[in-house]
Amino acid sequence: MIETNVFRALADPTRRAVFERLAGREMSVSELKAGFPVSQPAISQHLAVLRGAGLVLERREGRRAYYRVDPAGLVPLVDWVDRYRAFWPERIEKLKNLLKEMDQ
Amino acid sequence: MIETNVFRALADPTRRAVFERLAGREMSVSELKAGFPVSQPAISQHLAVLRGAGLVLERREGRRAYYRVDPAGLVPLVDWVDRYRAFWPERIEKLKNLLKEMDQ
DNA sequence: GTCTCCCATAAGTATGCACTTATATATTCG
DNA sequence: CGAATATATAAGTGCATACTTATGGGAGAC
Repeated sequence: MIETNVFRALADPTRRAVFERLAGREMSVSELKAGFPVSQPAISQHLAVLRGAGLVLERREGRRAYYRVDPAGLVPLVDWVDRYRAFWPERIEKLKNLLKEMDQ
Repeated sequence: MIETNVFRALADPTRRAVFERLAGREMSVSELKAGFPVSQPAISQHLAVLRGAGLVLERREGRRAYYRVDPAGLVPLVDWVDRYRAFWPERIEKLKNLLKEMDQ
């Protein structure tokens, strides 16, 4: 199951934090490493898992590897969540209002 | 982190399937058990994890235990996803159109 | 060339986890 | 009461996983 890979990849707190950090901007591995209290191999391993789940993309430049979020990677998760949004009309309302504000 | 419990709870395929089954309607443990090729204790353990993550609620009636989805439990996940929806305008468009149809 | 630098991979370890069987705890039924 | 039913918990097991240190390998810097 493809959803399983996405859920599993995001289930680990530090790995999810790596993803969230990359959501801000593209970063190299060493830049990422600076923000976390784990070793460089640990970061590389997390990136490999995120990449395997389709959540991030890699770009090599010289001896550096830059990683960025792949927007398409979250689509399975978004789709799954959307199937269950039907259970909370109040939250759909909230979202509707948000989108109305965006239209103006 | 509360999100971590939700992600972890939904990361396991059979546990996520249990949740999805409960999304249809409230069910007793033995009813749930019938749908899965695992033992009754396994089901009870999955339900305990889902309950710990705030995703399901329990109701005792006699010697039976009925479980149902707790809509509030998915809010952390929905909020997390919504933070990253900003990355895909095309998906937001899709959702916008869906909501417009619901308005009519 | 050699020396750093940046990153990935290998290998090992310890903990977590999803399952099993066995047993405990209630509750209903006869 | 005792027997059957419904569920939870205990205990054990095998495998996944999140980390570590050590090493490999390629691309600038000198």
